[in-house]
Amino acid sequence: MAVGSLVIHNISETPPFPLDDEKAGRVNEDLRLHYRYLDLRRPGMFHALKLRSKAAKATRDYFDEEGFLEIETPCLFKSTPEGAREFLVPSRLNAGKFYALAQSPQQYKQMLMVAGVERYYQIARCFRDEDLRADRQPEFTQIDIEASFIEREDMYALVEGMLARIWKEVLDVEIRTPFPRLAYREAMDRYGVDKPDTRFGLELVDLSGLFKASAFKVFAGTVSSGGVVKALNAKGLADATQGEMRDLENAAKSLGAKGLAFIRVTPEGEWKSPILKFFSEEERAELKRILGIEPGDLVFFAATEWERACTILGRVRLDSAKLLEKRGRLSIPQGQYNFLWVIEFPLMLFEEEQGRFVAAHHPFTAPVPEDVPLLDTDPKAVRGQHYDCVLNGWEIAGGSIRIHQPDLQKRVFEEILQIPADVVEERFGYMLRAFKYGAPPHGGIAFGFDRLVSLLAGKPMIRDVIAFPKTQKGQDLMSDAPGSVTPRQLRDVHIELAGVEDM
RNA sequence: GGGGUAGUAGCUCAGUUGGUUAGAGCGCCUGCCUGUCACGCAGGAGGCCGCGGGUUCAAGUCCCGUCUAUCCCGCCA
Repeated sequence: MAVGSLVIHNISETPPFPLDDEKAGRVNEDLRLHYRYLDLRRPGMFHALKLRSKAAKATRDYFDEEGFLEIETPCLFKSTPEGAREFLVPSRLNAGKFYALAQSPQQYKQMLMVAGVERYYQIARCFRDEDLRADRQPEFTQIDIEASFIEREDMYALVEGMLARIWKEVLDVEIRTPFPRLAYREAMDRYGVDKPDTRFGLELVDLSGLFKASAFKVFAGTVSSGGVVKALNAKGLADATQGEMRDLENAAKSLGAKGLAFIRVTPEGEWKSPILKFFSEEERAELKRILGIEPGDLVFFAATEWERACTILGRVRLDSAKLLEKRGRLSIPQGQYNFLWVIEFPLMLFEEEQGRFVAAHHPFTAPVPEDVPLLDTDPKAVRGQHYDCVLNGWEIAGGSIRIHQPDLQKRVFEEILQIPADVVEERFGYMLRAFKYGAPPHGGIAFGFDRLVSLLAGKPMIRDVIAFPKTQKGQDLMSDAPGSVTPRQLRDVHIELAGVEDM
């Protein structure tokens, strides 16, 4: 090779941190976010952007071939009474009025169904003004899907096809369809969460029957007052350190446990436990049989209301798995993708604080037809036509068949959810009207695209698959957003700041 | 709103029971060498120890407050 001429287009200053993947991966993230344009030069970050682009293209190709239309819906929407806290946008042209940034295109896409679109999808930006987490951003992206004349089975097949297509094109991995299905009740019973990671066992076991009449009052009393006794055998974790046990107990307590009872089985097979003295010989034998207890095991108990007991042990199960992985006694292979559907969710949950029912998914979810009569008599027992798609312990999508009958929707708003009629009219009047014009039965689902890509990329944080993510306080460190505005701008939008310093 | 972790050189970190001029690796600068490629050699610059108080003869180190980032709980129909 011979150089004919050399042009220096620009001279670079020394970058503030190394740009090779190995070193930069350990650099403070706030520094990387300040210089995001440099961070994105790293091969690993560029790879993630490319992967994201490929996933989006595979999605579009798939839905295009399936006859779906990609339709954009407004980001500037109106505030809705239930659901996530919204970002408010003051209206200059309408003094004192506000838009809300759409939490999702939910209501628009249902209107598209009424409009006869029949097959809609969109890779949509959504906004929620809630506190952030490693897997949450204030603005995030959904693959949003809705179709008319569709039932749950159609939706499962459609979505499985989409995921198979994405996995094939992005990773060249064949995933097995159809996905297994798990009822919400069973997911909670066996795994203690509604988004189980089924790549490993350590399943929860119900011992309520065994301890119903036990001499151990704590367990027997819980069962007789309607609670449950559940246990989890963390196989091979008997050598958990004091610190690890304390962490597990604290995790359990944070979920409402009073403590975390356990039995530690020494390598010699001796059972050690503060509660062992309360168990009869028969109970010990049954425990050993049911839980398959062997030397080296560590068994945890939770005795309280069903849901809480499940949740507590569900958390202990995940934490135990991590500890076992650390010891090399449990291995979760990279590249294993356990997709599954969680179905048969309750339609309503009773919200103690508000003293009323709230929608488990959202108020547009249709009840299972045969459960409709229960709406009046026993709302808690009504199952919704709701489905979640779960991958390796992550809820990657959720959706439902919707209510399309105006009278039923009105009933759910006013009678079940106890939203005042005038509020219903103000917020949802247009929907109820729309449904009166021959709304087709319809349903849909929405995927968290950022999470999906992070799982494809094998990255633990969605910030790593978003070009310009925000910090936990919702700031963009590169551009320094949000920032202050001039008094003139505030006047334009009819806003006065109260009690805010440093303007 | 609550709890945990972290903050020392451009970056990653060390810094003992509080004790003299705060160190290392990488990077940077200068020179030398060079078919090099995690080059090598010699030399050098670079520090409000996050910020503000306090204790003390003496604080990077102890105490209080605060800021920032992050993880979690609440929250996320």
